[in-house]
Amino acid sequence: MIRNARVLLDDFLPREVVHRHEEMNRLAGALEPVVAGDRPQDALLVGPSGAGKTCIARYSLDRLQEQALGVDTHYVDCWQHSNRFRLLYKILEGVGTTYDVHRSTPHDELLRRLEELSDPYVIVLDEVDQVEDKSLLRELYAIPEITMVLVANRERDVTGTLDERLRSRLRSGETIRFGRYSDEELVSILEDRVRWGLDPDAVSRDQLDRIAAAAAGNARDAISVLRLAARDAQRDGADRISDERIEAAIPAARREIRQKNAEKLSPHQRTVYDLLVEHGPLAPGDLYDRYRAAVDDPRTRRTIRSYLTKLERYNLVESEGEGPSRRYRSL
DNA sequence: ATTCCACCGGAATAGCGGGATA
DNA sequence: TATCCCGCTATTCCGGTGGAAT
Repeated sequence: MIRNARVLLDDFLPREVVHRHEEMNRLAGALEPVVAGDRPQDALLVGPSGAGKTCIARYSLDRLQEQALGVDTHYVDCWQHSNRFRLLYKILEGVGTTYDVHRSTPHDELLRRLEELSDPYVIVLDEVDQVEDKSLLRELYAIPEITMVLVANRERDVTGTLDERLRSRLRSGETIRFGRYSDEELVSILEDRVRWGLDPDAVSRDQLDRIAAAAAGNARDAISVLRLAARDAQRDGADRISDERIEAAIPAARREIRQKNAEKLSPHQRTVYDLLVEHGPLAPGDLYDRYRAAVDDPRTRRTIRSYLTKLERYNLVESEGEGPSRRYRSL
């Protein structure tokens, strides 16, 4: 039933981007000058998850790579490389100068290599709001050869933490805002994936409607649901996907992401998370008391606070309220 | 309006572990 | 093998903040 599983994966990049031509053209317009040897504009892509930001950014890099010789491009997911060293390392990977970099290489050396670039280098920094060391962004901006395409959910997550110089530099670039996909658009995206990856009658139009409605404009979620449903059907030897499988896949897709993140937690972090899952919204003090009662060698309050910001980063936990009225709850 | 308290998160610091080097 | 260096995690200290109490 599955003919090409690859097209249902998260990182699959279609040969053509649908429903995002306007955004596509603006980004291409910003980067295009580099083909003629001129200085391209930096860009900022903002919008909700699954709205096509990453897709457009990666697609544009590929196009650029085809059009221009002597232009390096690279995509970096800041989520997985949030500290200074890892991010620099990842960026250097794109120009192939990491052959002799190891942990004892001074950071300055990494930055110096970037400063010595002689060819234009266009980098996409996805989830850029996750970068811990914001001064690194400024240092990267200072390198003339580097053009940055920043990707984030909310504009203020990026601009709010930067200094004024960097902010004005960003404003002079291209800011492209993405909205959620409509249900119609999601369905047509799903139809493409079905055509490329599944047997033609494996899924009905009504079922795609259902998936689109559940995904609330998030293409990544919609595709995940389709992937899970198809995988289950395939495993059981069915030749088409039943409605039940779709319904089961909708919550399962969300659970899957959370589960993956939860597996990355240390035992102490896991305890904190489990306490929130079990006991609903908790005040920080209350949470800490319970935590201390639950483990043998408790970490300090400050450490638990760091855990909680990490849990929020992983979308496992949500906080509301400020100061003393703050409450944490599991998602 | 002012004070108070719990909480937030940055900065400096120490110990640990792993890879590189001599 | 011993040593060094660095990143990582946790700790300590502390200034800032916002809701609640006075």
